[in-house]
Amino acid sequence: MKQSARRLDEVLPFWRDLTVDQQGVLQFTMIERRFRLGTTIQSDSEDCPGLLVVTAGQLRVFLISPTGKEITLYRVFGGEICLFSASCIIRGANFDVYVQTERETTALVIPTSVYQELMDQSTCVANFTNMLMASRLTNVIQLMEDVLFSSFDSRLAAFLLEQSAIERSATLRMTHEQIARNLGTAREVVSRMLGYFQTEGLIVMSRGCITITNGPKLRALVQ
Amino acid sequence: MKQSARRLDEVLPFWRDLTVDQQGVLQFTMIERRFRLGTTIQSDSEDCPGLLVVTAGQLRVFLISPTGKEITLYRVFGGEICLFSASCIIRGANFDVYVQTERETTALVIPTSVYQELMDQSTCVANFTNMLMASRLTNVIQLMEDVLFSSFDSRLAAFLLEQSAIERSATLRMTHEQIARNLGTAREVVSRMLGYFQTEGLIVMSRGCITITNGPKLRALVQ
DNA sequence: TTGGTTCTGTAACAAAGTCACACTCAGGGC
DNA sequence: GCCCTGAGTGTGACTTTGTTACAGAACCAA
Repeated sequence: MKQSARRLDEVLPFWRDLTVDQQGVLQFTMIERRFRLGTTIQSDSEDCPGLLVVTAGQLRVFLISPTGKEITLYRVFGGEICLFSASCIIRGANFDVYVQTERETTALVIPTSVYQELMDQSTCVANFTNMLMASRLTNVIQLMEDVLFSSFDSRLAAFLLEQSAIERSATLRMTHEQIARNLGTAREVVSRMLGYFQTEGLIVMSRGCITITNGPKLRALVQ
Repeated sequence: MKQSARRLDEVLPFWRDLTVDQQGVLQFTMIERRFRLGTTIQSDSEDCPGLLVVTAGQLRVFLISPTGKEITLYRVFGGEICLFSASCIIRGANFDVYVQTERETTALVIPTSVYQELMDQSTCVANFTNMLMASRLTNVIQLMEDVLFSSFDSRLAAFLLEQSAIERSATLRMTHEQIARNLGTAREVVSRMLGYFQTEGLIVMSRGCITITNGPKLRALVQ
């Protein structure tokens, strides 16, 4: 499917620096795909589809333990690019990482071989990839600091506030189980802490839904 | 200080792909430095010296919490390259990461500006940096899995065995405090678990020193 | 209504981290 | 030798977080 050059220019910073030939190859090899909410786009077992240029929607990149415990490493929003969905793109790297849609998502898929060739030909593409990697590394290191150096109430408060910012709403439609999967802990632990938060008047809970009633006080818990 | 081209060829995979001019710039701008054991080469507060090409010795890259708790992210050995000592090299990334020598270390220091220029000029340099970043990212993600998904006895056993492999000796000259700093936990926790290990006959402790007496059984604890 | 599924609450326990303090060992100065 | 000091280790009480095992509540579909 041929993509409009203007659209690609908006989402790929290196677009203008490509030759006409390179632009052509990209336009004719990349495919637009839609993913429904909750789809697992890629796990380490499946083979990798390519680099994902997310045009709309939201992805969650996370780890799973052998026992099924999960933790979110970072998210990819519309306009951003998902490297991991193409971990194979970075030669020699293999992350056992899973990617799931958190909203209905559309993405342009660049085949692995095409992107690798571009990286070899263009310093702009290579350095763009570099910058992406650095930013993901920063994310993961930040997460490591949070997990190791922050108490759980602080992490949970931060998560609720972040989620509220993403949804642009004080009311979050999430189960305790889902929160636990994001934070790398157990559902019971989340329920317990949310119970404290509610008795403190920070939130109000109902089935499958949490409302932040005292944002500032919740914010005060962070870090 | 002018470095021998043969030596640089061994340690920098992209050396052969540079132009003569580029090689010349590198040779004349890079500096050899020696660091004594225990030196903190770079913290986020100081300004960054440049990219470190470690020719001999051993570095530890780690995080520190506000309360002084530490965890080792990964190590850099002789023949490897330390990106973080030049976190500034990757534009836009800032990791609050510390680097310390674990042995007497010698390294070639490439100034930030020189390396950035090379990345812009050469796809080989850019893609080499890419590969480095990917491998560090893999390290950190692996660490995240260990921290979140493994029990402490397993992590401690793995650490002792790894350390023993590095030192090529069943006897480790480390204090419990040092082990705790590597694993991101408290000294008491390490002492407690080492106590169990000793009563199980896996190790023998003496002041500042641990000897692995039953490697296979220790290995059985891992993961 | 009934039955099933999902979501939440709770209690008891285990594992790991924190805090406070005491003891031991090694080395230096006398 | 002695004493002093500081680093290294041991230990117990306690807190926080994770685990296990249920029970009850809310929702949905037949």
